[in-house]
Amino acid sequence: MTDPSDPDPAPPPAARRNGRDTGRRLRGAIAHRLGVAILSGEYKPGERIPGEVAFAAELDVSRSAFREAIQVLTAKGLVESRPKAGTLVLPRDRWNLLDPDVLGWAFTGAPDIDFIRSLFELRAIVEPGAAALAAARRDRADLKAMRDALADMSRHSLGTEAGRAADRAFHAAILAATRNDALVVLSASIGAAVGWTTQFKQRLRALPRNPIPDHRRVYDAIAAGDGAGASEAMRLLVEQALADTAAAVERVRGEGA
Amino acid sequence: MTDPSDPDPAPPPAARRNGRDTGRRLRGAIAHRLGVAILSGEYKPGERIPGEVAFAAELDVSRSAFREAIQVLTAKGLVESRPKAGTLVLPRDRWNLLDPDVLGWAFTGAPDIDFIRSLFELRAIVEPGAAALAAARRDRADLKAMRDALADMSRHSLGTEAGRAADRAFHAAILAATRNDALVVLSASIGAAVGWTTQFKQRLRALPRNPIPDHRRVYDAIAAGDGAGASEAMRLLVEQALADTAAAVERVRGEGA
DNA sequence: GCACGCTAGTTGTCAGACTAATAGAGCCAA
DNA sequence: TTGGCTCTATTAGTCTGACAACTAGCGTGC
Repeated sequence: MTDPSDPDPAPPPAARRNGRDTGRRLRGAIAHRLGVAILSGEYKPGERIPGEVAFAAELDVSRSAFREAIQVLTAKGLVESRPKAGTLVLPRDRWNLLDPDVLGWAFTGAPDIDFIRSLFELRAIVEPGAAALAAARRDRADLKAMRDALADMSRHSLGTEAGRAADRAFHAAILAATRNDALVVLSASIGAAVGWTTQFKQRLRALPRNPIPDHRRVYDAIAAGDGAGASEAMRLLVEQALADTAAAVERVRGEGA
Repeated sequence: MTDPSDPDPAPPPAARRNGRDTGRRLRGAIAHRLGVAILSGEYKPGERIPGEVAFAAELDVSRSAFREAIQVLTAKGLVESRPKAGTLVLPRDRWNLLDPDVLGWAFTGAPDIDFIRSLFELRAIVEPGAAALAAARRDRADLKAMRDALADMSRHSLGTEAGRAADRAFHAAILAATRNDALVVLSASIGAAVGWTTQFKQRLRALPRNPIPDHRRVYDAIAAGDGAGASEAMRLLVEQALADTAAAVERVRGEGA
């Protein structure tokens, strides 16, 4: 059931050419590189990116590979190209910030604290609502999936990959119980992004809290069919996660600059 | 302030080649065509798409143009290609259903009633939360934008493009007042999709309700800084919109099959 | 029955030429 | 001066054909 293609933390594929290979295919590497550059503000909205021929030559790749990378960025709303005008970075509100890749790029560089806050606010809005829906629609199989995930969470700490996977599984089970595709997709994106921040917190050894009781309360309310209770319990859970992350970010600021 | 590039209802650009041009660039037309085919179930998850050379020849386009279209679909999570294996349609839960283009493709064919319900549920969760945030953070400029949009709405019916634009402007103003990028992007997507359904309702002359009072209540609560009230007023608004759309869809079913 | 290597088929990348769109300069007229 | 028009240089868009890289699936040998 584990999907080996997604969360690969770059095993040593031995960068194929001159060291410029961030993973996956060549065009993927280029897209990744440009995406990170844009997300980190190296290319600002309105600015022009060097012309195809020049840039492709500079990166030492063919024009077609470079163009395919640009298509990817275009598909995600980051840039737009027109003949004679070149390709320029679109204003931030045209970016598909909820695209999993874009989120990943956003968290590759130094994560913007305001953006993290935005994500948690969104999560604080969506997940309680989802929990309420789940309380109304869950069946026995859904509840079992949640229980299993919960059990895994108590076996492994959030410091381990297994623990984080269990956490994700718990939330995914709730989402699945809503019978709502849009919610599933959205929360999958947010969940992945939040996963980055969890890793982030973990890196700082700033996770003193035991997450089990909070999760347990959510489960109990859903199992009881108590929508309002599930919503409220989930609200508390997300709130505390935000507080923990904010604290971690604060510490980084203190250490860093 | 009007964006001429997005909502173009295909002015007669005189299909350039043999009639196979859904608009925009060549690769865009191909991507659109394939995207609609996938969203409508013509190609099902797990199925293989004909090989590049064969398909490109069949469409009478070069392989590069075809490949760039495939990159777009890949970027949106619809397909995945690997050497020797070909390119195959990914399972539905990997699709970026909230991508504006994907949403557009989904509504090009016969909209799936369950998916519409999902979107409205998501909207019913997100927009009240957004309204509450807006009530806490709005400044004078935000309130003015909402008032202006409201005034435009009462001048033009929702049957006119101007009226729909005003409606969108009202919701956009609320989103902007939340100071939350993720919310803005998400609701822009949903809003566009909901726009399709509004047009849909309109096509059926099924909009007897006067939307102004509902919107007015939302504005008043936000202006008063009443988060709970704004949330509740918005909840009612979305609920009624869903009811109207559901009725319209019902009527289609009755007439259609 | 299982592991390993081979091969053919498919995508990935490259190179160079030509086409099409258009931003912006420059010109002309009111 | 100002406004609009044309014209051109520049840039992305498309095409072609070749070769490289990857790998699914088959075959072979243990």
